[in-house]
Amino acid sequence: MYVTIFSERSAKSCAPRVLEAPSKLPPVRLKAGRYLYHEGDEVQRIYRIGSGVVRLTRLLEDGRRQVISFGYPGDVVGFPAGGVHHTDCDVLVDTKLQPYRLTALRDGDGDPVLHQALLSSALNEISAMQDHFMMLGRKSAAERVASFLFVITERFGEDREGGRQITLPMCRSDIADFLGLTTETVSRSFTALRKSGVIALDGIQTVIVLDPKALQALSDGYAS
Amino acid sequence: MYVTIFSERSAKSCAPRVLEAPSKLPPVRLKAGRYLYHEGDEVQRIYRIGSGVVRLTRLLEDGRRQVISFGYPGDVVGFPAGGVHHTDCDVLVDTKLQPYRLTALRDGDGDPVLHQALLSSALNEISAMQDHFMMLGRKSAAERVASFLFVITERFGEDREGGRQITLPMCRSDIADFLGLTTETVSRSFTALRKSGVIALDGIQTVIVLDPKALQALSDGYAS
DNA sequence: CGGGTTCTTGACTATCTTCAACGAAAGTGG
DNA sequence: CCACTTTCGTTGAAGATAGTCAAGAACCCG
Repeated sequence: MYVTIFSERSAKSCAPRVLEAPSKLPPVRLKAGRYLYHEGDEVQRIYRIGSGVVRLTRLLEDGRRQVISFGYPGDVVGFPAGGVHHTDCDVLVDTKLQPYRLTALRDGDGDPVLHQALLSSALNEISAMQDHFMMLGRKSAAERVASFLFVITERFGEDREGGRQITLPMCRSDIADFLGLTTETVSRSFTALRKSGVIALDGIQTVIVLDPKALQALSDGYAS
Repeated sequence: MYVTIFSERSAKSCAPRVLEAPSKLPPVRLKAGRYLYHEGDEVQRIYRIGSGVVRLTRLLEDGRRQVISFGYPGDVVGFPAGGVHHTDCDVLVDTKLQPYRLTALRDGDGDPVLHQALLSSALNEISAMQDHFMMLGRKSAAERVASFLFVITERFGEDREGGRQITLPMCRSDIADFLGLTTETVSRSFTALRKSGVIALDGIQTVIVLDPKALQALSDGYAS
């Protein structure tokens, strides 16, 4: 899950991402906190997320961390390069995963539809990551946080009176490491959005977006 | 071409990137300054770069630009998402390209070796982009510039007495937009590297790396 | 050689980080 | 179930890094 605002065109193009193809492998269930794989592990399977949320991270020797993406239902994680995983993947919200053999990505295991679906997921991943570059390289802290909240709201928000509500399964430092910021800066951006009436907070995890248009404008860099 | 320093493991895993599979399509030659495709264009072909250098860019409405990557010989560019290109691609150095049909990515056009090679390129692209996230999200300006020069030197440097020499086909603003910096900051980082004796400059485009170890150390964040 | 672009450098500013303190929430053990 | 401890989140003040603005130097091209 990347959070740059898609253009009309790219949004449309990224639509066919979910696949419900059958598989010979039984689903995997993992509790919050468990790891699906670690960086350097040999790639055995790739996984489509059925329910729950996972987190993909990379570490630098000195402890600096980058959250590569959050995996939400419909996303596919675990694409290999050179036969090994290049991120850690752990579970934020109890998760049900559909595993696929690597051969399914390579040739479909005799199922052309599955093959196409997995390939499309990989290609959409490339496109989404390109969008995320713009965020990390060229957007301000306020724009990044607004983008993050806006995209999650669009994909997973539930209508409430007065706005759309989302539950954030990740902590502030996850958001910070995803957006290339510090927890303090993320926290201050949340506060600024709250004080300007764009969002309301109900506890730490629950965000109600009161003014989606303003949030979108902020995420594109148009100061409200 | 992404410029984060690969770990031992990932470096090894990214080795099999070049492919020399035959194709039914004739090679394409483009002069510097010409566009291979634009954002939004329907994807007709993907291309392996035989010689030359290309540049992939994305734009924000307000003019902010992100250089997504530089395409060097052996790299594959033009991976589609939803049937359209999501970047502009133009030529920095006169280029010879080997085009492939989309069907070659999907099923190999009856050539399993080609199919595997293109798929591997796409997957390696994902891994390389994940590394680049770390750069944009978590590295300082000095580390980014050092990483950039180090990786180009490793891949394309030519031995000279007293160091390894590279020719940069892109201008400072390209480097800046690739690393998420300004041209001034890139220029200052070059100057700092020159004054500390790590590199020498011979004109604007030619860099001689005098102390590769120091450059690598700087790129990993170990102050010299 | 001349004009225009690109690069470099300097001074100043803004943004984000760092450091520190405090409060709230969550986990633990009696 | 409650007190204690620990972690997480927020806020403030100070500081550092990179950006902005501006001018001059180097480079490129005709």
